[in-house]
Amino acid sequence: MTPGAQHSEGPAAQPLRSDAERNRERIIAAARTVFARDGLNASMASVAREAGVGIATMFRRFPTKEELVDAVFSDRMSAYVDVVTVALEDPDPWNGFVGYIETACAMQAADNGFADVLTMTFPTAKVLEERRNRAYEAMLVLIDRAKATGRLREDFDPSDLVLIHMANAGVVNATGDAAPDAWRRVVALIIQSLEAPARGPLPASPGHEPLYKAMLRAGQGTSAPPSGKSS
Amino acid sequence: MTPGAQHSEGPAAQPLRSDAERNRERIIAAARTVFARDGLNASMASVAREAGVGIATMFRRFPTKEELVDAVFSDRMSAYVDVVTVALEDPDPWNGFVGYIETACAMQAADNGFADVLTMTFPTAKVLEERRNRAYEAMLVLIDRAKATGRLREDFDPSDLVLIHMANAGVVNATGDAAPDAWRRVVALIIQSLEAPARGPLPASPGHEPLYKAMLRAGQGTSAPPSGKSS
DNA sequence: TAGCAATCGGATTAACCTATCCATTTTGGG
DNA sequence: CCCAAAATGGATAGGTTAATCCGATTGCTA
Repeated sequence: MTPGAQHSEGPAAQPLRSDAERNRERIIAAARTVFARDGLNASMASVAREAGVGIATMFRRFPTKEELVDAVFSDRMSAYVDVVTVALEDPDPWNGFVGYIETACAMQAADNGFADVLTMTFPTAKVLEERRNRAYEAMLVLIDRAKATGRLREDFDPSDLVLIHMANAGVVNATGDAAPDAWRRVVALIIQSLEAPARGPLPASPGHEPLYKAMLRAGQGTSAPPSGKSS
Repeated sequence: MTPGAQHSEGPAAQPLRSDAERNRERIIAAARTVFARDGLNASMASVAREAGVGIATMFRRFPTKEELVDAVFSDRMSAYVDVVTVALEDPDPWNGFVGYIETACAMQAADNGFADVLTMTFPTAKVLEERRNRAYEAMLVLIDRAKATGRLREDFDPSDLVLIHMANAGVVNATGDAAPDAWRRVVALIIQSLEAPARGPLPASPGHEPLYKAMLRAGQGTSAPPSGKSS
């Protein structure tokens, strides 16, 4: 980071004072660690503690959890985009497709926070969502190419990737350290059934909008504790 | 329920007074509703509120959340045992096996609490765990029969069923009301790859003990809020 | 180097959770 | 029908969380 760098905000919203910038970096680094270990449910306070800054500093720099999530995971999402890009360069589209799923799921297994990010959406996290969309566009191509070779079943739907990430998150969250590689077996099972020819029909895909709603709902809960649960 | 029935406690631990017994039933009914909607993370207080009883009544009758979980889900687990039993009676073992998975996953989708129960274990919930074990024994037979016909892949492991439930729980939790049938598609994918001949090898199964540890860990968290997370 | 604005961080508020205490009410046997 | 034992439920303790306030400190500029 060059001094005075503007960490991608719009029109130079005033450079931070040196100590503020230093703390900002510390917070992001701490959040990276804490989110990776505890998932997005980790408290803001625990991040502040890990960073060695006061709670107020935490909230002054990142008024909402979503802003922190954006700052922490936008570059991880960048890596995610790279994974798709690399997959697109594979001369064998099916290989690329399979490799992408395995790598992406491995990223989930390695970072509980990122596992959550892939199954939630945060409308106000601009950078993060912009990169997610970029990845999505690339994935559409990846899927088409894999279908064109005839190795990927025809009824595969882009939103199935989200479902796969949700399933994987379920395994990763439930097993944790106790069985750190269990997810590989489930993902392998799923991949094998993605290969053409299909062994049978599938129930209809839920479609984009319902899944988006689901991801939105999940994301909402990240910042706001129980609200209308009992009413 | 016959009057004076001893709800399966060991040596008749003294019959409850009529009002106490009435409240006990109310609490269980309320918990059934609340857990189904909110999962096992629902608070004891919210159950008490739903039941229309005081918090103290709640805790006097069920001193720990595990005891409440035991009371609420032992009959649902009974239904689960029945599902396996019915599956065993199917003349076509593969049909029975597939039907069992679909039905069991449907039970998860219909009850967020039960979805949690199938991926966690609660050592002190005696009745519940006893029935879980009974179901497990029956499942071993179900699996062997399905393998014997050659329709179920040879490398399928009993603990894979737990993994499937974890994956399904991930989908169910993430989608919720927004896409209530999304799980069907994922489960269908998994089932299709379980059919022999296998399309490829699978990573080694995590094995029973690690998975049990994972389920234990998950179950612990149900009653006790964050403890040593940040220290 | 002086001083003001920016920044800091602990105390605080307000909500929620599990769990316990105890004054009051209810039940049911004699 | 009476009263002791059983059961009740609100108040409360002690824990967590998100979020805000404000006196003390620090950086930077002139």
